[in-house]
Amino acid sequence: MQADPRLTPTSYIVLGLLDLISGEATPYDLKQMLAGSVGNFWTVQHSALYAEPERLAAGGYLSERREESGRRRRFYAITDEGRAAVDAWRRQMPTETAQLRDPGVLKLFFGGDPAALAAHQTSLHEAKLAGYEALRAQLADRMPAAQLRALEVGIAFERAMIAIWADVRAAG
Amino acid sequence: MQADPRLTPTSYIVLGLLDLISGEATPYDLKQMLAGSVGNFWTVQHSALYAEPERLAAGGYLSERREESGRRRRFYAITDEGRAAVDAWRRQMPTETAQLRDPGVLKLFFGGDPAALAAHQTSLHEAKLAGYEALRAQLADRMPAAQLRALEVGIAFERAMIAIWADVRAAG
DNA sequence: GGGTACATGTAATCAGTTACATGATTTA
DNA sequence: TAAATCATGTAACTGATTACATGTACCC
Repeated sequence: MQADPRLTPTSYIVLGLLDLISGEATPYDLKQMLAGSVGNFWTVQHSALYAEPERLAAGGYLSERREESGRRRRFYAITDEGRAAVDAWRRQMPTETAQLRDPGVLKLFFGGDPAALAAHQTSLHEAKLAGYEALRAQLADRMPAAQLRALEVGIAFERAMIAIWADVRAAG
Repeated sequence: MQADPRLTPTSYIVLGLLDLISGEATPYDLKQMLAGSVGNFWTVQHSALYAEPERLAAGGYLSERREESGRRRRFYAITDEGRAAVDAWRRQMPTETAQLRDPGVLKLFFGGDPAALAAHQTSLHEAKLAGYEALRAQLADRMPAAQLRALEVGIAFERAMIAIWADVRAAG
């Protein structure tokens, strides 16, 4: 209900996750949800999962409940206002596409050894791809359609990058 | 010569550009060089091009010369130490691959409308692709091999993203 | 000679990262 | 019960972004 703190991607990740479960979660729960889902293609530091919900609660997007005893853990849940915010965000088209902010490509641009970079980046992407595919094999059926779609995009992306680096190597 | 300020990708972009030209450049010159080259796939704010060289000069990676009269513009050039740093960086393999930090995919994950997102992202990527291809057509021959390689990667990346979004749309 | 676009810079803010710290739970 | 690992959190820093501000040159 305060003046709105600006909402960043991190904000929407927190809001989005809490919207999905429509229940309470601690920062640690959020961390768990992140791993193996959004976290695959959009890193969020665990400390951000403590700071961000606090900001969001201050803005009225989340409600906060704190344990009385013991650890005094914080539980967050999304409010109507929060849900409205995610909804609006979901509907609004992004103004930007993904930037290829690839450290490997940066080195390539500035004269790094193409063959070495290609070999190295390929193996990293292959590992990532394997992870995605394992994930899909394991819980494709239990996964909401939206998330599955995003996972497919992740898989396609890794495949594309592998192909791209193969070309770099081939072109010598 | 100081305790080293940590070198970030931005640092290496500045160092890399100054290494390429092996001469002096003002922050504004750097901005110009960036546009239409690295800037295409790795955004750097113009104000960073004022702050970063200063840091780098403090660390001994750049030399700084300031105009006596008029605007008192700052001219930077890379030092031997700077050249050594880029060199080492070039040689060292990145520990990370590109993350697909795509706002569109994020929305997809959290339930954004696939068809709408696909249509929208596609047109953005197509614009980017067209820009790259124009660039290549225009100065492929005058461009150092390393930069051309990076440009090719950029082109391939845009094509891949277009294909990926086409699949999203097709899968409905 | 007034406007507009290019050029140049600084200051404040802030999100994200790093580092530090400690509490609880399991396992050997 | 000691060690290790999982869980939970805070503090400090800092790179990057935003916003502001002004100077210079060209054009009408």
